[in-house]
Amino acid sequence: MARTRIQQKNSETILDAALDVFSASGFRGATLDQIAEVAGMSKPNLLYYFASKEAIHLALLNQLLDTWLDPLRAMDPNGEPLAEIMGYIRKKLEISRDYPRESRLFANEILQGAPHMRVAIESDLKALVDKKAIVLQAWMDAGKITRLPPVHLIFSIWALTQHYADFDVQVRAVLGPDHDPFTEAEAFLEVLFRRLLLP
Amino acid sequence: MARTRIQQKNSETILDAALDVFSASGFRGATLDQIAEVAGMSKPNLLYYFASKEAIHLALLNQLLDTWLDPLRAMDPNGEPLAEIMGYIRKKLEISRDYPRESRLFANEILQGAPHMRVAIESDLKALVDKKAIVLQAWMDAGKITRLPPVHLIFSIWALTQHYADFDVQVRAVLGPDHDPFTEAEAFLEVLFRRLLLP
DNA sequence: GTCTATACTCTGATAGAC
DNA sequence: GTCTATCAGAGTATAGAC
Repeated sequence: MARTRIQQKNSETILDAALDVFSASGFRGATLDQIAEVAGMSKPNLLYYFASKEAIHLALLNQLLDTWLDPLRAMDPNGEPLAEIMGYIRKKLEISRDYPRESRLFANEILQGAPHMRVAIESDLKALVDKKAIVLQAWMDAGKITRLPPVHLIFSIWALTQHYADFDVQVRAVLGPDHDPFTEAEAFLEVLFRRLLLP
Repeated sequence: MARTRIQQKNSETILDAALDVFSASGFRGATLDQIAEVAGMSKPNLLYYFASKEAIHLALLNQLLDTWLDPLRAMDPNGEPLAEIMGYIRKKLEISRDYPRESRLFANEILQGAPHMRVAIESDLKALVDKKAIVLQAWMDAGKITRLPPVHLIFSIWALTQHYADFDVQVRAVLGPDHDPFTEAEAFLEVLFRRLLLP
């Protein structure tokens, strides 16, 4: 799929429009009409590039997982423990800020029981977390950071960073108009995790 | 609506079934057929009790907000600061454990931009958070707990507790079969917030 | 109050001209 | 490759018998 320049470009236009609509309305809530309108194409033309609505959705989910795992992969076992973890948190929060649509697409998928990503989560994601949990455990054993259940520590990073993307509407409503959620979140999470992790 | 015993009971049966389906599939993903099947009623009979699919959804959302705000309301300005906050966290986690469907219904609504609850969030929820933020600020000024942005502290409690309900599938997949997420979460969050808040 | 039958709309997907 | 027209199925809601 997607050979020529034009095809490449059109595929990307469709996927970007689909990301808009799927992330805002979920799979069932999204319609091909909406996606076509956002993409500036006709509905049959969408289906010339992708076999079905589900095929568009799957294409988005597939390219999503790697984006999702990359920052955790980058956490270096040989780096300075606190700096590595704080770097991971900062990168994860940047993703929430710069790619909120991807975050919501992922949240929608998990909320509904991960019908399409279950396998990937049980294999790739679990394997990566297990591997990094061992790194965290080693840092704890060496007295570099506070002793905590490593996997739950990772969960807490996910929960706190993704919250600012997935619950953006609520965050902004509660903070009021004169606040920048992500700037404040960065400072807050810096303090929170530094205080939590420093022995 | 819902006068007699039978009517009362049927309304509740419908709402409980609808909560099952809406929380698992979102508003558009849910169908009256599914709700009717779970409720053990015919589709037209559903519509005898509620004017429309949206009316069922709205009824659920309306009774949801109070359940959602109650634990935060219960945080007592005159109580012992750390005990009050830890009590709030424990109660919020219990709700995630005992009412995961409600948590996911709420998450779905916010994810989609809170089309039905926006007003309530901007008024009731914001007012309550503002009020409790003042209480937290006073505790900080008195040196009882660590000085932190109070509203973000509340966000962090929401994020960490709701994560275990909303991302339950992912949590269980990563932890593996021999773990009880909520028991572990309770211990983890106890340590996390005690460490964070104790001066 | 509850059911069967059905009207009507929306939406995913296809046919076929250009 | 892209469009107009259209089909087929799903799904909300209503009519009307009982």
